[in-house]
Amino acid sequence: MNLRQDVHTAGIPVLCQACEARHRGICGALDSDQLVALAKTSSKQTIASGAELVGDTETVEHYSNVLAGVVKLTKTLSDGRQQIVGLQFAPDFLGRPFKSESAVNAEAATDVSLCSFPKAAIERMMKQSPELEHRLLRQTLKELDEARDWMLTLGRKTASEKVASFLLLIANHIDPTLGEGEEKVTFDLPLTRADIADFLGLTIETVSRQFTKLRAEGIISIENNRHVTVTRRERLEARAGH
Amino acid sequence: MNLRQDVHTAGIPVLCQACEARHRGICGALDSDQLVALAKTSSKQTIASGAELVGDTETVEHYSNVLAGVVKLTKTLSDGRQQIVGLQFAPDFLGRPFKSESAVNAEAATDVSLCSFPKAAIERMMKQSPELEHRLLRQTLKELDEARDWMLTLGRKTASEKVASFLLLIANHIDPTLGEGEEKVTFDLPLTRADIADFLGLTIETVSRQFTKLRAEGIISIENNRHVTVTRRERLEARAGH
DNA sequence: TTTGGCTCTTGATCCAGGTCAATTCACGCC
DNA sequence: GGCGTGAATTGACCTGGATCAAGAGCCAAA
Repeated sequence: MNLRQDVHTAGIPVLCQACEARHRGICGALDSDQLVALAKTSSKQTIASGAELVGDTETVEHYSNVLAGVVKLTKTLSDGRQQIVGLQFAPDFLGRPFKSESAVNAEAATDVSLCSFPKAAIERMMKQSPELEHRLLRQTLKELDEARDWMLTLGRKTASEKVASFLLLIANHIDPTLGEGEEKVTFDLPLTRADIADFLGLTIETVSRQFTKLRAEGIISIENNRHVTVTRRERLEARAGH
Repeated sequence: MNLRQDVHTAGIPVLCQACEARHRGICGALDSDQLVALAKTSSKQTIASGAELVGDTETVEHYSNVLAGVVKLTKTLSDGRQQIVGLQFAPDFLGRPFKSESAVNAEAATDVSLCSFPKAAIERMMKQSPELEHRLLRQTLKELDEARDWMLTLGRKTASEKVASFLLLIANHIDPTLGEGEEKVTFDLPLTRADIADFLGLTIETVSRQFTKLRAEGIISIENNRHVTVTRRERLEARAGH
């Protein structure tokens, strides 16, 4: 078990039987009896990059915890223009309570490992356990904060600021512990250029040009199109526009 | 009591003593004993258009229900670029649970009437009453859905589509009952051109030009800069980009 | 009634980022 | 190795919306 997992499992008293692994998210709110009951109807699954998890108007009949990988939530206009409206990292929750239809598409951006439960089971437990609803509220508030942060980026930042903000967002999500201190950060981009463009409200060409510019200025370097090293973190932060 | 109020008070069994008026929002989750207790420390207040309700990093020490008017939630970059990240209409809730600092500025867009409670009192009741937390979760999910809808608009729509989407959003909020049926809708804009620009990620000039274009095409008419009549609703909807 | 200070509109110009069109690169697969 | 395919880069050009600069409408105070 590596450091990353330690962070995510801190303070979780019981094992989720279904996932055969400790994790946070909603399971943390349940007692062992509930977890055993849940395990009977839930399952750990692995989804290949690119696979669609939840269709736009499709009926959602289960909730999931993201155990590993990145899931993108997208919205699409009738003519095909697309916008990513959320990225779910482990140990985020996937699913829209109190609504059978999802307003968004969910798609695996990388290979994803999920622990999913039937909707009905979770909703039954939600009635019994206020702690479960409390966790959902906290997760939803976190997502709302993130969405609002991103609205400022979408509406008011330049392409250059958008790309810098995106790189910092990914860096922070990949490992939130490597905070202010270190100058260099290295990580793999979980998204293609097309995905990044859809996230930032730009075109792939503009994203590519901004990467080129950052490379030329010695702020980042990229290997094999995915592996990014931020060499001048403070300059990237300055560019992101505080 | 007009139709509008009926919609908002449907199914509310008890009076909120503080507001001296029935309303939904969080009060609906409380029993009469709790409402009486709450009334001792809470108050109805009227805020003039333009007044700041909550500062960016200011400590929030009370929650509020919006009884009338519109509150805008904004985020600002260090150089002054601003984005409206949410609009709160009656009977929305105002305040960020589980965090003493707000990530956004809240400002009265119109004259606003509020019913506010001390943070501590609400949080005490939240521990006792799961129903209260349930209402907060529903409101937060609603705001998240709205934020994500708006991200698609900010990231991917043209100026023309943005303005059309905005007008429809206001029309629907001012009176959600006048749904699909009617061709004409009339309402007062609760926002100035500058506010609309900050909401749409545009400049005031672009917003103004789009209004002019809509007027020229006979889709809307505007009196006194605020009073809008949508004369060709279906054409506005087509322009909003589904 | 005039004056001052708003907000809104309109026009003229500019440029960031979109569009279109080639390459070039990464990574299988034979 | 050579080849095919989809992803990424790069270049040339264009345009939607920003910017800059006047006006016009509105209202409140003198």
